Amino acid sequence: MTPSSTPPSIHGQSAIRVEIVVMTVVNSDLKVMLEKRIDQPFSGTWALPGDFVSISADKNQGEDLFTAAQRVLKSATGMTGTNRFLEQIYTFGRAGRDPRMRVISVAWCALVPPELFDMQTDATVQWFSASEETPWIRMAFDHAEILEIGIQHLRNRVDHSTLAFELVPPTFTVGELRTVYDAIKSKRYDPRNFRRRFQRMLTSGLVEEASGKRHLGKSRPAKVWRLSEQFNEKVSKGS
Amino acid sequence: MTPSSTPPSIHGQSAIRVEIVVMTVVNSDLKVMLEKRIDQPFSGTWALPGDFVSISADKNQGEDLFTAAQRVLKSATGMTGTNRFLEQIYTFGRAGRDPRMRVISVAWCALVPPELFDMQTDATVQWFSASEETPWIRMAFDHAEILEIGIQHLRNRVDHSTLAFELVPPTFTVGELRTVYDAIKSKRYDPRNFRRRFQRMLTSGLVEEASGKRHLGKSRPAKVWRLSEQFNEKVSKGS
DNA sequence: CCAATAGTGTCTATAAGACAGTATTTC
DNA sequence: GAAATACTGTCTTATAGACACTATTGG
Repeated sequence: MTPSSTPPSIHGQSAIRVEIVVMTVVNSDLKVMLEKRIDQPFSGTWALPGDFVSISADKNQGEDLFTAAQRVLKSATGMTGTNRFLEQIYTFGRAGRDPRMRVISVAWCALVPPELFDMQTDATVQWFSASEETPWIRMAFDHAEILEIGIQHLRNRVDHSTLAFELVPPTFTVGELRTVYDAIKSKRYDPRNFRRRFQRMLTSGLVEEASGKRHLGKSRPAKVWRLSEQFNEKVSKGS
Repeated sequence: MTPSSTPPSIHGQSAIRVEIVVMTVVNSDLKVMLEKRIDQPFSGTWALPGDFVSISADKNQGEDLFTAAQRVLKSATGMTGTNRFLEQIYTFGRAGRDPRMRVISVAWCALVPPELFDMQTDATVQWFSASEETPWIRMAFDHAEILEIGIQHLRNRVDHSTLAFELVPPTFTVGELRTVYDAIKSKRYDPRNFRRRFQRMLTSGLVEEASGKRHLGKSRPAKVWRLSEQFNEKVSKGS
């Protein structure tokens, strides 16, 4: 091997995209945001939010991948401020995956608060239930595969990170937190066993008691908690 | 968002590379293969094996990322046949990471049998101990970061895959397998506790007894085992 | 006999799953 | 009182770590 010694120009260049699997949890249902394509190819099918990465020939070379992912996420959700959970998951670069030209897509996984679910729904932007509807949607390019890996990434990470707290209000009850776990893992955690798990979050200092109580339905009011200040920081990493 | 509707040409294009973190275990020591750069930039420093991905403007669009990774791996190791462990780990695309031009590097993690360690060592190709020497090597570009993430990937995966069996002979003793785990995790597993873990591999059908015994040093001969046929297949996935 | 590894077994701690029962609210 | 959720607790199982002991080889 001759590392990096060959002039790159003879190898050709490729367009670079970022595609974001934007997810949230509403009513214990994991939702994913998709956009309807209007142009060819795959006109009329659903696609992940995404865009080409700006690349320039001058000295600054264009925008970072992470910056591009943030930009697309803000544009798709209308959110201001930086998102706390935006992680790179995989890069898709098979030849022919875009019929027009060679395209490399760096896929990302993002979580947004459930409030967005109510706001953002029209003819071109729609939220789909990840567990049930997703397999039946006709999707553009290889986005069905990307979506699958994005959901898988979320399921693998939820047990070893604080990402679940991105999907509950700043103060929350044990039941609300469990509901988020239920939705992501697509199973019903036993409320009694989950509470034991929550107890360990408490003794380890991950969560702390908040003031007041909350009662949602027709049942006993529950204590409210919050993520401890020291953990209440951003978790993402760029590239 | 306008999904994929904008003509890509105005966004510019980038060179695409694959970089491989090639690792093996020799004498309970995790080793990584590096190549010495001769050309500028970073002349004289060490770099991961890698190359530009061939991209063409015609209909076939060039080679797949996975194919490129396989090609680089074969070229760097001189191995024939397809490698069983070659997994994509992360994509590095920060602007300015290559001073010459914009380059996106898709990083991969590969395991090769220990025999290669003896063969491949000269002025330009060298194996370094991952646990001790690595922090002290002057590396090209952001390859130190890529290497770090590659080692981390291996450590995370070894407990939930059959990857350790890539680094022992076709038939092996419990001690030989434990030695591989020791090297990858950079800790000493208790031989008695590890044997219990091995027992579970046995009862679950992951490994099975082979004929004969083996004794390496000056001690009691040990039973030999093999990975069960049903698991003895390739594990990698392309993109 | 000594050194070294193979192989068997015990005790403890942690975490997850199944499940019993009481407490407090709305209707 | 009925329904629903909050909260406390028990029993069992799986896994990992610390550690004691015997077995078989080479020197």
